[in-house]
Amino acid sequence: MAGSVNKVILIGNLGADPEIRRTQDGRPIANLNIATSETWRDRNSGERKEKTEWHRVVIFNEGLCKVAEQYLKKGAKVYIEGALQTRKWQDQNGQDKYSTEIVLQGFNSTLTMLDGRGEGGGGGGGGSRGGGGDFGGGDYGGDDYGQPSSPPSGGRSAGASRGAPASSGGGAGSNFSRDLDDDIPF
Amino acid sequence: MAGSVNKVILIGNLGADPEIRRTQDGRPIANLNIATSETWRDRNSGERKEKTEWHRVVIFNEGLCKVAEQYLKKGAKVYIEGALQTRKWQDQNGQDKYSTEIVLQGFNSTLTMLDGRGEGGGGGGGGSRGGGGDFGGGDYGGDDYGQPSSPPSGGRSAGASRGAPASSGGGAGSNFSRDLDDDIPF
Amino acid sequence: MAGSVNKVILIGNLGADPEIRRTQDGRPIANLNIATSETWRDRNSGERKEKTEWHRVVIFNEGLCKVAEQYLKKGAKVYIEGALQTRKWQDQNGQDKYSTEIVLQGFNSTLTMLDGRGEGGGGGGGGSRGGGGDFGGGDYGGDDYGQPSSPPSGGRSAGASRGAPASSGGGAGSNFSRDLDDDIPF
Amino acid sequence: MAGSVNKVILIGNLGADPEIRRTQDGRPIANLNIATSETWRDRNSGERKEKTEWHRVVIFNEGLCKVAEQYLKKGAKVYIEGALQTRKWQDQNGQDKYSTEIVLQGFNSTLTMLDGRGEGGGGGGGGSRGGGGDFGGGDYGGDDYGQPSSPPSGGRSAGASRGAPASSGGGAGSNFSRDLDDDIPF
DNA sequence: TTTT
DNA sequence: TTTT
Repeated sequence: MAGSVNKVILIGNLGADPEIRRTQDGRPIANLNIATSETWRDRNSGERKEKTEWHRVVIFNEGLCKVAEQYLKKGAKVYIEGALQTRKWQDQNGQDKYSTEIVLQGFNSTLTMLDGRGEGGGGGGGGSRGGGGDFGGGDYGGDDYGQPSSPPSGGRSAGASRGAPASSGGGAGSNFSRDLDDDIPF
Repeated sequence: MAGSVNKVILIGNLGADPEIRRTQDGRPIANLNIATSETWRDRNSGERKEKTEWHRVVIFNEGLCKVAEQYLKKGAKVYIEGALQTRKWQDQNGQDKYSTEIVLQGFNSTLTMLDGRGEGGGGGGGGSRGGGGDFGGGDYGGDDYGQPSSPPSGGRSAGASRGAPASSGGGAGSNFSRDLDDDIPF
Repeated sequence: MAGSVNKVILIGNLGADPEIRRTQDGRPIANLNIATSETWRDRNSGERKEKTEWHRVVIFNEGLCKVAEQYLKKGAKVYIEGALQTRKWQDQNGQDKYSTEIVLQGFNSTLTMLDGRGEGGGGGGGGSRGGGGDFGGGDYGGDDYGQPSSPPSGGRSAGASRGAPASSGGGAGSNFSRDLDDDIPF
Repeated sequence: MAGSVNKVILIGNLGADPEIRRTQDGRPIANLNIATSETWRDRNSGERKEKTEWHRVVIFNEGLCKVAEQYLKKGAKVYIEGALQTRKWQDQNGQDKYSTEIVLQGFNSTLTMLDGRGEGGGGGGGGSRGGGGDFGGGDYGGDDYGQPSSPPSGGRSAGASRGAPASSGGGAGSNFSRDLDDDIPF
């Protein structure tokens, strides 16, 4: 309804390399399995406990799919911003099943790498100290509000207001014209 | 793993009155069904489209359960902050099923009413113009920051200190000592 | 740097009507003053306390500026998602001043109206029960992914589930290959 | 007011070691300067641009202060969740000044380290690659609800899934008894 | 002042 | 300055 918000924010690690599929007309879809966990000390026993939660993430955004394909690997730590979606499907026995996924698509979707591993491909050594992937996107198409043309008003210093948060969603027009083929379970 | 975040933020409307159950030892659990929806104009047909997503919310936090029980009704608009959790269960045929829910429990859980309907019980008329429920919680234990006035100091008494960003989660010790009975599926 | 996030989420009320200005080349900029407040009970005195925080919001996104201009009024309750930005300026005495604002611009910016007042101008009557502004965007261009999920059970109450992540950011046509029709309000 | 939300989420790096002060009655207050930055390619020139934003973070939560003191160093990458607060003060010339800060205090405040440097104290070498600090807080006291979900498939990669919503705010009563001395500007 |  |  008017005025609704559906937002998921995760920071976690990939349990496996991303899986990339393509629709019949060539658009990529990436799937990630992301683990988050919490630890706490049991109030009674005093034991340290841990609980891991697994999240299935589906990326329809073309730019973010590329990021996933090129930079993310099993174990990578990522920041994800997407929306919840539950879809219904039938298993081989015709049983109804429901899967809830975090969908990255269109606006307010973000994927940011939080460790340096993906950057060099291999080691993440040396320079990647405390690093993090920078997938500036390019899919932003940001645009200058402010510069070259016209600073909005008085104060705001030059360069004070352009840009985009890393792999912010959106972008490649195609994301939005999904029209997914029937055979794609999503 | 260390450094993980699992957060869901929803603004939506209840599809039905809250369901309240109790554990064997008397702690309440509330279930909400919340609808979020998005509308957009189809790029090809130009038609206005809408898609509604339903979210199952489970509240273990005792204070928030009370809020749900007392103030929330079918149709109420709420702001929810919780965490994703998928649990496995068996249906009557012994088939494995999975349900993904938004859990409000402990810290970083919030439930805030965004319309005034709950306030007067019935109509939401009159004074509730643009209103919103204020469920100060009781569980916050917030307190003066700023003024040197009144130091709450000592320890935070169970449920005795209420506060702020509405029904913020956590607080009343009991929330955290879950030790849920075995027979509670969640 | 790579892997950074700068996000502000507010739900609050406008302290005054939006101020709309224009850059020299005609792009709009809207300023909002939004109040959030928290209430709590003092632990010692038992008094009810309240603290209000005022937030200056600057909207560069053209579509969201229109929303602000057309629908928002003093007192309106909104959901805002933007980024923090501190800018430096000089007052008339040449003194350096700093202002921190929540900037809505580009991706991951959202503005959603949470009450119905703006809709009809006056009463918020009729269908807007518990409503909220629907600035569905049109700039989303989202579109069918999978099939619509259906009400988990009881079914969706009237009015309980229409709307959208509303005026999700973006905007400046080009970013998203919006191709917005002129007659599309957002 | 009823139904308001004031939330800031940052992922960024510390520009300097944390500064820890104490109130007269011994409670700690930590200050962090956190940089977030965004990069983008200029639409006209095609140049790569970057803009860094600095955020002042104030931690009143006692547990999180300890985390800051013990684990955070200049350069550390952190996840922060807090609330905006603007305070007024006078400079030495009696000029009114305003500072907007992100306050971590009470509920819905979180501080999580996202790189491994703090863990070993020094180098962040060896196993902490891609790690993240685990400041489980102890103040969570959450606990077993249901059974742990298990890896959806391939299984969880080593190191990929340990951790916690970490130092979630709240908890230790003392956090809330601020009682700030007069001479503390905040 | 960080980080890339 | 809002809202309750």
